[in-house]
Amino acid sequence: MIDVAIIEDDKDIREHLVLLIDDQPDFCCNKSYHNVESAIDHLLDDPPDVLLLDITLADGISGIEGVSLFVEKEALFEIIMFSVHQDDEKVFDSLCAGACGYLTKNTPLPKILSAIKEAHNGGAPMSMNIARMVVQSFRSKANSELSPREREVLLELCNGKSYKRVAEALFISQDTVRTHIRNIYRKLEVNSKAEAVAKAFKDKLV
Amino acid sequence: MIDVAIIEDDKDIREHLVLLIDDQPDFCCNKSYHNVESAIDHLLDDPPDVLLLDITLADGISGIEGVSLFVEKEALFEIIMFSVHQDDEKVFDSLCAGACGYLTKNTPLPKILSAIKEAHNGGAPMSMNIARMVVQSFRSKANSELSPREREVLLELCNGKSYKRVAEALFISQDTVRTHIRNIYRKLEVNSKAEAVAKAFKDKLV
DNA sequence: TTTCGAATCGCATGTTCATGCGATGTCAAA
DNA sequence: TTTGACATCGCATGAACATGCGATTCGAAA
Repeated sequence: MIDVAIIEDDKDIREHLVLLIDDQPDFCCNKSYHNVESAIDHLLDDPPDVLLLDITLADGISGIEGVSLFVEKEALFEIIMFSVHQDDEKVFDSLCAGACGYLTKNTPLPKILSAIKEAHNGGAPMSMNIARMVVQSFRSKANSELSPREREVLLELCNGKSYKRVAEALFISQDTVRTHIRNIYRKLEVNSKAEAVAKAFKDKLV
Repeated sequence: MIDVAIIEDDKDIREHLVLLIDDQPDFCCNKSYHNVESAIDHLLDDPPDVLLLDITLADGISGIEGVSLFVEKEALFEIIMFSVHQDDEKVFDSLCAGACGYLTKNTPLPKILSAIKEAHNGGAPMSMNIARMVVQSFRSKANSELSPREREVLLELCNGKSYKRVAEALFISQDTVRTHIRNIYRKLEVNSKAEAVAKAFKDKLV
C-alpha cells in the first residue's frame, strides 16, 4: 500500500488525480494540497511515501523551491515532479534540488501509477523525452581541436596543479608546459587557468 | 518492425536473446556478433534500429570503446548497454560516450523489449537503479559553509573573471574580493583560482 | 619531398595572484 | 552586551602566471 500525496494548484486536476489514485488497490491518496505552504508542516509530520509535486503553482513557493525546502528539512518521501514543461532548466533544476523523477502532465494514469511504484522502490521514473534529455546531458563534446598532449595538460590543470607540478607529473619542463597552455588558451579562446578549467568542465572535456 | 542487433560475447546469452527477440511480432533480430571488431563494418553498412551492446567483451575493444567508435562514425542506430555491472564509472562512461540506455543483465525479456521500443522512440531506457544513479548525480551538494557573498564571488571566478573584473561586477574593491577569495580558499581547502573553480564544478556549487 | 602539426625546450617581461598582517561596521545570537 | 560571522577596505611582498619571440625534432600527410 503506497501512500501518495499531491500538491497541485488546479482543483480539477488535483481532485481528479486523488480520486483515480485512491481508487487503486495498492495505493491510497488522502493528502492533497493546492500549494507548498499549506502542505509542508503536514507532510513533514505525517510523511507519505511519494509526493507528486506540480512545478507551476499559482503563487508563493514554486514547485522547485518546494523540493529544496523538503530536502532541507530532510523529508522522508520521494518527490516526483509533475509538469507541463519540459524545458531543460526546469528539469535539471528539479533534479538538482532533489526530485527523484519527472513526469509530464500528459502521462496516462497507468504510467503515473507505475512511476509512483518505481519511485517508492528506489527508481527514478521519468517521461520518455525527459529521460533522453537527462542522458543527453552526459554526452561529452570531446572537443577534438585539442591535441592528446594538450588534453593531458588541461586535465592536470583541472586537478589544480601549478605549472611546476604539471611539469613533474608529465615529465617535461615548465617551459613546455607553458607552451602547451599557450596553445590550449588559443584553441579554447581563453586567457587564464581559471577560465580554461571552467571551460573544460562546461564543455565536458573532463 | 524494429530491427535489433546484438553484440555479446557469451554464446549462450547471445543466441538465447536472438531467438527470443526475433520471435516477437514487432521485432526482428538477425544481426548478432561476439565482439565489436566483427560487427562494426557490417552495422555501419546496414544499420539496425537499436543495438544491444554488452560492456564486458572477452577481448579487444570494450563495449564502452565500442560506443565511442560507433558515435565517431556517426552510426544511425540507438545503443543500449547491457551489462552485469552497475558501477558508477561504467554507467557514466557509457552515457558520456553516447549510449542512450543501460540495462542490467537480470532484466526480464518483456522489459528488454519495451526498452528497445523506448530507445527507438527517442527515450532513454534504464534499469531502475541505474536511473536513480543517474538522477542522483545531479543533486547539488549546495556546500553551505560558504557565505552568500562568497558564493557570488566564486560564481564570478567560475565565469573566468579576474579580481579586477569581479570587483567591478560586484561593486566592491579588489581588496574586498581578495579577502573573500582568501576565505573561500580556506573553506574549500584550496589555494589557487583554478583549484577553486575545479572544486566548484566537481561539488556542483554552480 | 616538402610542408605542417605536435611535442619539446628556452628566455624575458609585465601582470595577476596568494597570503601575511592589519582595520571598521553591522547584525544576530548567546 | 559581548561574541562571532559577514562584508567591507588597505598595503606589501614574493610567487605564479600570461605572453611575446624564439628554437629543434619527428612523423604523417600532401
